[in-house]
Amino acid sequence: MHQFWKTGYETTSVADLTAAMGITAPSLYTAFGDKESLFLECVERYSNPGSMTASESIAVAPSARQAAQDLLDFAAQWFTQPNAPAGCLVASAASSGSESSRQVRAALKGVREVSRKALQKRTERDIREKRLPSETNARALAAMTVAVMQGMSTLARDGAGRSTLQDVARACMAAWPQDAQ
Amino acid sequence: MHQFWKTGYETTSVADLTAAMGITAPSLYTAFGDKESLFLECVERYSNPGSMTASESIAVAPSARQAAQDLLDFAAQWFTQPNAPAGCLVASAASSGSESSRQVRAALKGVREVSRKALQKRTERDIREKRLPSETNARALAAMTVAVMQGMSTLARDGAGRSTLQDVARACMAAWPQDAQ
DNA sequence: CGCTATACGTAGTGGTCGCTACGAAATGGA
DNA sequence: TCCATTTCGTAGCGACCACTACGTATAGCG
Repeated sequence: MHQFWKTGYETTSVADLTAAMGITAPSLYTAFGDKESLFLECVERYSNPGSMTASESIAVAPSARQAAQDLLDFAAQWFTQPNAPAGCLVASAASSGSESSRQVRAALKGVREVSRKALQKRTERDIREKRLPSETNARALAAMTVAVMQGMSTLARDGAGRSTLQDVARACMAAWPQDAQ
Repeated sequence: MHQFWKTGYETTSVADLTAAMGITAPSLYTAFGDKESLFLECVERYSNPGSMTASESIAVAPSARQAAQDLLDFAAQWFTQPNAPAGCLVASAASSGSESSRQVRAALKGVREVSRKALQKRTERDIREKRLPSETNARALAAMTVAVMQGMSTLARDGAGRSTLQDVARACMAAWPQDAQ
C-alpha cells in the first residue's frame, strides 16, 4: 500500500512491489490475483482503516460544518504522517493514466464521490434543519471542501508541512456559514 | 500536449505520441530530443499560452481577491474546454510516478509554486495597502485558493461540468475577505 | 541537370513490463 | 516414517518500453 501510495498505480512495477514486500512475484500473484486486484485491496484498506470511514464520520458529526472541519483537520494530519508517503493515495495514485488502468481510475473516482456525496447530504440535512441558511449551495460547498482536501494532498506531496495544511484547512472553513445557535 | 494532458507523463508511451502526431519515432527524437524534453516543452507551452501567464495576470489584477476570482473562473473554463482533455495538465500529468520521472515532477511542482507565490505576494501587497485586513494569512489564503484550483482539476477529470466548477469557485471566494473601499 | 544536405520510415536494439510454468523445499496428518 | 499438500523461488514467457542505426527519398541550390 505504501509503495502504491508513494509511486502511483501504473508507475509502480510488480518488481517494486515484491521488493517492498520481501516476497517474489509468484507469491504475490497467488495471494492477490494480479496487480490491479492488489491495488484495489490497498484502496479498500486505505479507505477503511478499521475504525470509521470518512462517510460515517461525516454522518455522525454534530453539523455539516463540523464534519467539514474534522475532515480537513484529519487530512492535514493524515497527509503529513511521519512514517507514510506524503499526500493521499486516492488523490494521487492514478490522476491520469493509460487505457489499461481505466477501471482503477473509475474505482478511485468512486471513492472520491462517496466522500463528496456524504458531505453534500449532511449539508442538505443541516439546511433542512435550519442549521445552515436556506440559500446555501450544498453541492458547491461539499465539492469545494473535497477539492481543498485534494489540493492539500498535492501541497503535501510538494513538501508542505502539517502546519501549512492546517492553515489551508482553516482558511477554507471561512467559506462555510457559521452554524445557527 | 493533448496526449500528455489526457494520459499523463509516464503513462503515455512514445508510440501513443507518434500516433497522435502522425509522425514516426525517429522524427520525434530528432525534433525534440527525448520524451522528457518534449513533455517539458509541452508544459512550457501549456503555461505560456501566448497572451499572459497566470503570474502576470495575478500581478496586474486590481486586487488579490479579484486575482483569485479571475484565476478560479479561468480554471473553471479551461478545465472544461470542449476540444481538450478535462482538468489541468500541470495538476494531473505526474501527481505520482517512479524514480525515473523525478525531474519532471520537480518541474511541475515548480510551475505550481510559481502561481501560489504570485498570489501570495499579491495578497501581501493588498495587506500592506490596507485593501485586506492586517490579520489576513496571505500564505494560507493563496495556498487554499491554489488547492481549490487543483481540486477543480480532479473534479473536471471525474466528469464535473463547467457550472459545477464555477459554483466551486464561487464557494471558495466566500473565504476571501471583501476588498476595502 | 547533378550534387549535397536534410527529412523520414523500416527495422531493429537492449531492457523492463505483467505474469506464469515448474520444480524444490517445507509442512501437516496418519 | 511416509505421503499429500501447500509454499515459494528460479527461470522465462510474449509484449511493450524508450530509443536509434541505417537506407531511401526528397528538396534546395548552383
